[in-house]
Amino acid sequence: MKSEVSNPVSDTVERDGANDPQRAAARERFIALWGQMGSSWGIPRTMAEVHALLFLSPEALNTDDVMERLGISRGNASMTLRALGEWGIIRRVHRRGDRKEYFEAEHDVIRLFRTILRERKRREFDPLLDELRTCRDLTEGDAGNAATDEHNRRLDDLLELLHLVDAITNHVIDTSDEDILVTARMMLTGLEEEVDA
Amino acid sequence: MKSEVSNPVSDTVERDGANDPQRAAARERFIALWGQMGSSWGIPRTMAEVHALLFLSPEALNTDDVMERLGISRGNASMTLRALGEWGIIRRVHRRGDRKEYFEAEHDVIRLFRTILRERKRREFDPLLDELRTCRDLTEGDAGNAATDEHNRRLDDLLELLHLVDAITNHVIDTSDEDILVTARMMLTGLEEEVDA
DNA sequence: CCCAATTTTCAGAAGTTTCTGAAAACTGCT
DNA sequence: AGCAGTTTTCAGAAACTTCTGAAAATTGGG
Repeated sequence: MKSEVSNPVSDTVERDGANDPQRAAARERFIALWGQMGSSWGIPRTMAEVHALLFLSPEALNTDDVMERLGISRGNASMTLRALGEWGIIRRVHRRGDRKEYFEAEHDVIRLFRTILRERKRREFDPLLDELRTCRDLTEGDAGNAATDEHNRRLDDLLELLHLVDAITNHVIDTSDEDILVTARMMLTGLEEEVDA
Repeated sequence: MKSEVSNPVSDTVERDGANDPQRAAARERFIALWGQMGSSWGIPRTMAEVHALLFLSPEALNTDDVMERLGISRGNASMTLRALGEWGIIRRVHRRGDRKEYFEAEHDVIRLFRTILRERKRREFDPLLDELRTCRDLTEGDAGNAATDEHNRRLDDLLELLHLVDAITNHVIDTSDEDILVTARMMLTGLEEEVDA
């Protein structure tokens, strides 16, 4: 009954019992959108697509589900699911009486946002800041030469800004889920008088 | 006197009269660092490297300078310089009595930051938000089905968060250079009592 | 401890992005 | 208008990233 090469949309409609073709179409569109966005921000398209699929899925999915729905290989699905797990934005869940592993996404978008922020900061921003400090210190002892002073001033300006970004990011990461939205809205309404919706 | 295939560091030392080898080494390191960072955020390595070179250069450079210092082709240099210009983070400058075009980077890091934020938002975030709204509206009429309601709730949560991010980003983009640092520091000090440096 | 189900790994294939270099276009001087 | 200097363009090459698929490892039940 199941065709070898299946149309992802209608196949998907069967799968989770979606008798709503609008929703199936919307899901496919969201997956494509999320994948596109990922790749413009340096995240593999497939990884973002798998995340989108799990984000919208009403139930946890296993590796075969993911392969079938997105038309990707087992190897790719395995590696991508592992990577998403390491990012902390999907969880493995076990179903009793089933040896397969199932996966479900973090559905709280605030947590999702903060987790992504924390991980990218840890992996990319923090090492950059460290190396930049090291780089700045290479010319610490050479003050006096006009060109070197200028060079140092530019790196110092950059470092100062990045330290501020670092502090703000830490603040966002460390603030409780409840407080973070309040802080954000306060920042906007307390200083200007429009929030825009 | 100028070798065909030159060591970037020593060559560079001659070029802008840097009699400071520490500075030349620091510059090479910064260029590599900035290039690496760019590529992990979806910006071509070379584009970030050209930007780093101009950011630290005490004088405006022409296309040949850039080619020579980074060891890239004329075509690549031309396209990359144009792209940086379109981003608004480097300027063309003309020198009288010289037909070549010279380029200099924005050296004010706050402006640099805001320009990058504005451009990335305009090119990547705003279209995403638009399409996401469209995507959400596909299932507007289908309320009632439990699975569809859940699907809609998830997309609404996501949209709500992204609208907030949108508002904050607009705020940062539109606030004057002088006020933005004040706002940022206030956000940190007004709410917690540590800024960390 | 064995077996079948499931997951992981990784070398090579496929796909995508970025770069080159030479030809075409442009620019402003005479 | 003609010309030398300079910049732009873009097809194909090179480099890099991601994906596949089959073999190896792992896992839990009996």
